Amino acid sequence: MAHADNGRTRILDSAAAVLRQKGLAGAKLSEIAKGAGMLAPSIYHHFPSKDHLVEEVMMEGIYRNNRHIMSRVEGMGPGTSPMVRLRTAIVAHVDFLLTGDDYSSAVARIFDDLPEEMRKRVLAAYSSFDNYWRDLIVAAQADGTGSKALDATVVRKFLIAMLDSCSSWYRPGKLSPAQIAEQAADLLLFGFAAERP
Amino acid sequence: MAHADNGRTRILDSAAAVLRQKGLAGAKLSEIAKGAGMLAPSIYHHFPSKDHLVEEVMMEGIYRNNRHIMSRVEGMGPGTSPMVRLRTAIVAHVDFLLTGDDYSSAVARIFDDLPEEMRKRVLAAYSSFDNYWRDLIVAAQADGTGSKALDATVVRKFLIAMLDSCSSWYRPGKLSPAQIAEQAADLLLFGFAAERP
DNA sequence: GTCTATAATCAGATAGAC
DNA sequence: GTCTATCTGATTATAGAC
Repeated sequence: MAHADNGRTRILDSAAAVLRQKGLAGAKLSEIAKGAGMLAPSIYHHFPSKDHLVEEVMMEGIYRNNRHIMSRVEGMGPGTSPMVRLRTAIVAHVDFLLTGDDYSSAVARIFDDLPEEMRKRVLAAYSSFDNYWRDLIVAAQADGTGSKALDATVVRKFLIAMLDSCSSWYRPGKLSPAQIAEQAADLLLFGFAAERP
Repeated sequence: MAHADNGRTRILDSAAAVLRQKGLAGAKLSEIAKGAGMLAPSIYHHFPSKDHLVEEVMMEGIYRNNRHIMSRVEGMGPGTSPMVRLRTAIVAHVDFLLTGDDYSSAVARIFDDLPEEMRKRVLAAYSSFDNYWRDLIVAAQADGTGSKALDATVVRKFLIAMLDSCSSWYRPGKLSPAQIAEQAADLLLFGFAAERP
């Protein structure tokens, strides 16, 4: 929450919000600048190009999501079972997206559209996060509560795609973010559980 | 397979392939034209604008996917249980995406980036398909094999997001498209099943 | 650190020959 | 039905005043 209200931070916040909502090509510098209370050319005093700005939003989004989920999971104590840890991670991820972190939502939205070179760098930063999910899944398979019939990589890809999607279709109404998060965890974890009907 | 090799069809095929791979903004008319063996301005003899071309690709993608899944499910006969029908639909959807239909993959990739007005029209065309999934889910809940604790809309959204994602991360190798499809069905359907461990 | 020009670029679209 | 040449508009980026 160390939110210095300087120009640079305002630009990043605005860029995250616009990227989340409009996608990469749809996010015009003029609109980002407007959200930061300035005009487009002023951005260049803080960032050398649109690409640099976008990349910083991506890195920040990964960092925030990563930190949020890890702190929720690690806060449970060392004795917690893999399945409970996995559930906590799923709920934390959905909750974080839906309660409005623009940075992590922007990552989910535009990652596939990033230019080749940037995507490689962002992917590298993302890999520690990816490994974290993989470890949770593998740990559940190792202790016998997660199905070994399912491929850990496939489970991780499907899981993340499913969770990331919710920021694009969720609208407040019948169900709260917390309820969506619980349904996601139920749908995935009973499916991933080793004991089958 | 009525594949008339006329210019119009070649342009549509090329557009679907490029849109699938590069996204909406990344799909340049020059590249689409190149894939159709012509130069960019020639496209305008067949389509009044890029938007019209893109919209036609979207409509065709929805139609193809729709027809493919429905024919596989309806081919099972009227006595088939809702859960088995749902499994068939899931497998058919993943299989269709991964065995390379550019049109349906293009829909999954660029739908969120479409301009507002076009997205409304495409969504309207998509709704019959959406309803088809919803009916399958609701039928399984009604006969007691699908969990009533889960919201049918949430299940549908998560399910489609999960399935659609695979065309962006799947690479031939360890697992075949058919195996990915089976894993998706297992993960989702055991999670959706009413009887819980 | 932000502004008012303005340049440079690029992609969609048009005109008209063949 | 496709081409070459060109136009238009939008958007990123720069120059230089304040």
